[in-house]
Amino acid sequence: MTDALPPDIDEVDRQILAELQADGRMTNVELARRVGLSAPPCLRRVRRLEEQGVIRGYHADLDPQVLGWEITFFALVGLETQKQTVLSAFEAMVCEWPEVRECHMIRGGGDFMLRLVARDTAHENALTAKLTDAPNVLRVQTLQTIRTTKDASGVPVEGVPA
Amino acid sequence: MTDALPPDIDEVDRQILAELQADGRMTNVELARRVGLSAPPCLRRVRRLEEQGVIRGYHADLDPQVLGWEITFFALVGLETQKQTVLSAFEAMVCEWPEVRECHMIRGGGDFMLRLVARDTAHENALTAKLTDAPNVLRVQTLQTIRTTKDASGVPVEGVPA
DNA sequence: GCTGAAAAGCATCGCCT
DNA sequence: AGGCGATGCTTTTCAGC
Repeated sequence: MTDALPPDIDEVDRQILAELQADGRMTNVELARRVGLSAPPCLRRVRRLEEQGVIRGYHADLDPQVLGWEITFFALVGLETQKQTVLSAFEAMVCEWPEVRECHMIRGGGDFMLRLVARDTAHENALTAKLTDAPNVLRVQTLQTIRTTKDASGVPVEGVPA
Repeated sequence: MTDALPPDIDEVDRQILAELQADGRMTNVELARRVGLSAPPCLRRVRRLEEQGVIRGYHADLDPQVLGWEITFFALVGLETQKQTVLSAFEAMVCEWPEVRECHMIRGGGDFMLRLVARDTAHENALTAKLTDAPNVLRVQTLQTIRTTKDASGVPVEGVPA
C-alpha cells in the first residue's frame, strides 16, 4: 500500500509538501505545528527536501487577467520533420517568446503543445500567425480557453488509487 | 508606452510581482531592498496586491517525478452535447479526480482540455479509459508529454510588444 | 505616501536526549 | 532521528515627516 519513493520521503515529509504546496509562505513555526514537530527538525526537513530537488522553488500565483492577459490558449504545432536540430531550433525560438508559458514535446517528435497568453484577440491572432510562419512549421491548431474550472499547477502529494 | 491597468498597478508593484513570482519565499526586507523601498511600505504594497487578488497565493513547486508521477499528459475530450447541465456535470466529475490538474473549456462548449498526471503507462491508460467511459463523452484524444522545454506556470509581468 | 525606531515573532544554531 | 534554549534577523506597528 505504501509507495517506494526514490529519496526516502516519509509521511511527515508528505504532509510538509502538501502544506507548502497549498501555502508556500507559511512560517516554519506554523508548518511545524501542523505536522506535529517542533520548529528545528521541521526546518531541517524542508531544507533537505529543497536540496534533494523535491521542492524546486516557491512562486507567487498571479492573476493573468488583472495583469492584462485576457486570453489563455493552447497551440498544437506540427513540424515538417522530426530532425533533432529542427526540433531544438523550434523549442529555442518559442521559449524566448514571453507569451509562451509552456512548451511540451508530444508523441515522440514533430509535435508540440504550447500554452500561451495574449492581451486580446488581435494579439492572439498575431501570435498564431507568428507560429504558422515560423520555419518548418507545418500546421498550427489553436485551442482557446473559454473558462477554466480547475487550475492546480501542482501535483497530488498522496498516492491515489488507480 | 505605459499600460492602463484596471487596479492601479505602478512600476514598483510590477517589480514586486516579478520578484515574488520568481521567489515566493523572499523575505520582505530583501524584496524591499530590490525594489528600492524600505520594508514597511513594501509590505503594505504586497498586502494590497494580495487583497486585490492580483496575488492569488503562494505555492511550493514540487517535482512530479520524485513524487512518483512519471507521466504528464493532456486529454482533449469532446462531449455529445453542449447542454449546460452536461458540461457542468463533466467538469464537476473530473475536478474531483486528483490526477486531473487542469480543466479548461475550449472553443465555446462541448470540448475540454485537461492536464493530467499518472504514475505509469498502465495508470495513464486506466485514466483515459475512465474518461472515455464517462457519461456523455464522445471522444478522447490523449497527448503524452515526451519532454518539457519550458514550464513557467506564471505570466509575464511586463507588457510585451505585440 | 515614506522613514525610522521599537516590540513581538521567527529562523536558525549548538547542544542534549 | 527530535527537542530545548539562545541569538540575530524579520515582521509589523506606530509615531513623525
